[in-house]
Amino acid sequence: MTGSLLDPYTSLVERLADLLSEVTGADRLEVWRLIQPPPREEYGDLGFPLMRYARRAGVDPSRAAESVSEGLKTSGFQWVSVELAGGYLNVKIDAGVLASELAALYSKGWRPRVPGAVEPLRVVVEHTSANPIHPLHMGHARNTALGDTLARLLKARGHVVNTRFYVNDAGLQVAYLVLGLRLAGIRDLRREAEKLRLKVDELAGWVYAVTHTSIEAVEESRKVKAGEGDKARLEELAMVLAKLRESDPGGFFDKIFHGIESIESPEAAVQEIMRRYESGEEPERSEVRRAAEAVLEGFKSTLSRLGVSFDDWDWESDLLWSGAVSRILEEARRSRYHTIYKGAEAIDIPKIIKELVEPDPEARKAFKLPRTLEVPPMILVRSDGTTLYATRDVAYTLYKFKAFNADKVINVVGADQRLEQLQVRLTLLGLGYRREALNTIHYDYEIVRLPGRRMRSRRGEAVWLDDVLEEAKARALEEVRSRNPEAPREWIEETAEMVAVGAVRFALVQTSAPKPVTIDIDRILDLQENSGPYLQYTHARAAGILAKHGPIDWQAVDPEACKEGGRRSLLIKTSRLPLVAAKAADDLAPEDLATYLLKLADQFNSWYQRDSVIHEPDKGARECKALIVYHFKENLALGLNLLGIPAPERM
RNA sequence: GGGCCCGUAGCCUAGCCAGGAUAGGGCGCCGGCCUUCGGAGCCGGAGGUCCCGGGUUCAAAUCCCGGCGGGCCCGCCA
Repeated sequence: MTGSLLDPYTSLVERLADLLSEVTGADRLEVWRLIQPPPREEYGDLGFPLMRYARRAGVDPSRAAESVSEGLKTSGFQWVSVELAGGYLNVKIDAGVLASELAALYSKGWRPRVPGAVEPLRVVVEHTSANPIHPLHMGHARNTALGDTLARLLKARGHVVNTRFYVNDAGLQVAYLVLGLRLAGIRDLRREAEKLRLKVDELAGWVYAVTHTSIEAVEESRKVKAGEGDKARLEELAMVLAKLRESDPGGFFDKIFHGIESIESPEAAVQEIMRRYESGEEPERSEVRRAAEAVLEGFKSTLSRLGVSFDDWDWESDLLWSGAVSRILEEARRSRYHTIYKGAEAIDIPKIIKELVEPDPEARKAFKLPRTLEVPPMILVRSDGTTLYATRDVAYTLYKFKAFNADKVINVVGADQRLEQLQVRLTLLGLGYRREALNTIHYDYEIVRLPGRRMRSRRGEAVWLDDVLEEAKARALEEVRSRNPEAPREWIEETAEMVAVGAVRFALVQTSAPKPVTIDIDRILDLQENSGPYLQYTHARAAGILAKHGPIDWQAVDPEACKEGGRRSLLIKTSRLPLVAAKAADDLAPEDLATYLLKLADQFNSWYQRDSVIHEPDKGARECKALIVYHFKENLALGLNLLGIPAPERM
């Protein structure tokens, strides 16, 4: 079963963690995380701050080092040496042995893999969850790229992962779309889009923007006539409408706009659609569903380009119709934290904090509450009795735990929804769902901005993901074609698509999640260093070298030749990938993997330039170099796959 | 007003959680490398008050306190 074997480097680190944990009595995971390459290569290949831990455990550091050294020897790691220096336990690897062992593995068709977590969990990752009213924009794309990469990392780490998309069909937004479709006379969104040769979500987005903006404009203009409106705002809206009218795909604009003008209270009409939908009345029930489903079709086609799919699609309305939301409401009413706030039914969050979080160290840690933050009560229902988003989210979070029998639920949601997410988790705690509350993670990331302004998709002001992908593909196409003039059309097309996906996905995960990101299309589409295509190119280059070299004679790899500085360094650096990925999974930090891959590719590129593989006259050395290239390519491919980036053999 | 996040060369970014040696990359700029495995590359150069001020420490980009700047949140919106 070579498929489940770890590479020797990763096994070494795992064994080292066992031994260090035994010797110091420290937590194995904590120890494992701290085993890292020292700042300088001459110190060794791996280091651990043993002094700190030995002292804490009351053990003599040099004795501890000795016992670790013996432990390694007896478990088959005779090829490493251990020394204590500057408070650190440093480990030096015999690169020759590492190379031989890798050659033996690869000769049997083995492939690198991420070491499994000690405790595999069942994890739900909910991400993207865009309103089904317009195409996915670059804001959603960051969510998608982060969420999908997290799911891939967690899976690779041995967790059982379930990805879910939450369809927000019980909000006013879809009602706007439905009203617009009615006025435009569009019965079947999908067929209409087909007829107009538009993507279905694109057509929906236009209708939605026109409807929403028209309503705003009509309401504002009525106010102005009554002498209390904002004229500047009205003018701005008129300009937006003029632009939308220009992009009218099929003579719908006037129908929608005048239709809205003729309605006494358009906002009330929208609310009425929603009210009827929530209570499951026809025709709204099928109208809303059909519209939302059509838009989701559009999402799916965009997402599949990015290699993203979902295990489950959850409809907010199903939570209402199944009674899950009313059950939560009942529980809330029976709870001792039920209260009245501003005249509405609410959950007394401050009381939950005081009674359930502050005395509970585990909860305090999980919630990381600021010292003086006063989280307001969470209102459960409107005075008209309908539920609010947050209430439904409480029901949904519980549903996710139940539906997948999950140990952990990760919600990839923008940082702007921090307070709401906190309220939801605290409400769960208050209702007695402590395990769920403590194991719900709000994976927050800073939202994407356009240069100088926020995206306002309700006005049609957003950068659509489809457009960015198309533009990326167009640029890649030009590049690929000029490099491969003789290649078949189809191949060029496929390759350009891979490059486009690589460019977009990499750009969206390389910056750490809490940093705000401003969309700069030119930067995303930059195919040079520090980019997805750079990694892909490096992969293709390694593949090219191997193709030219031909099959590797694994037995002929000369271990001594692998000890030469540049080769040794690359061999060992490459071997880190599985551990870097494992750590990125544990830390929920895809950007760490992205950063590592860039550095690794840099090192490969500068090495291969100096140390020719194919022109190496010595057979043993040549096969050693081929092994290094192969090792590099396999690991890079694994890393790219975890980021959802295709790894082309040629480009 | 309160809270959270961010602040590292002209621009973008790593390092910060677990303090330690010349703060790594990239874009752009300047100069080299196509008879040598793929130039989406390689080699070299210029460019830095790590936002500011205190504090802790033998040692601070990193930890603590106080500011400043930007963003977000504090809805019977989602």
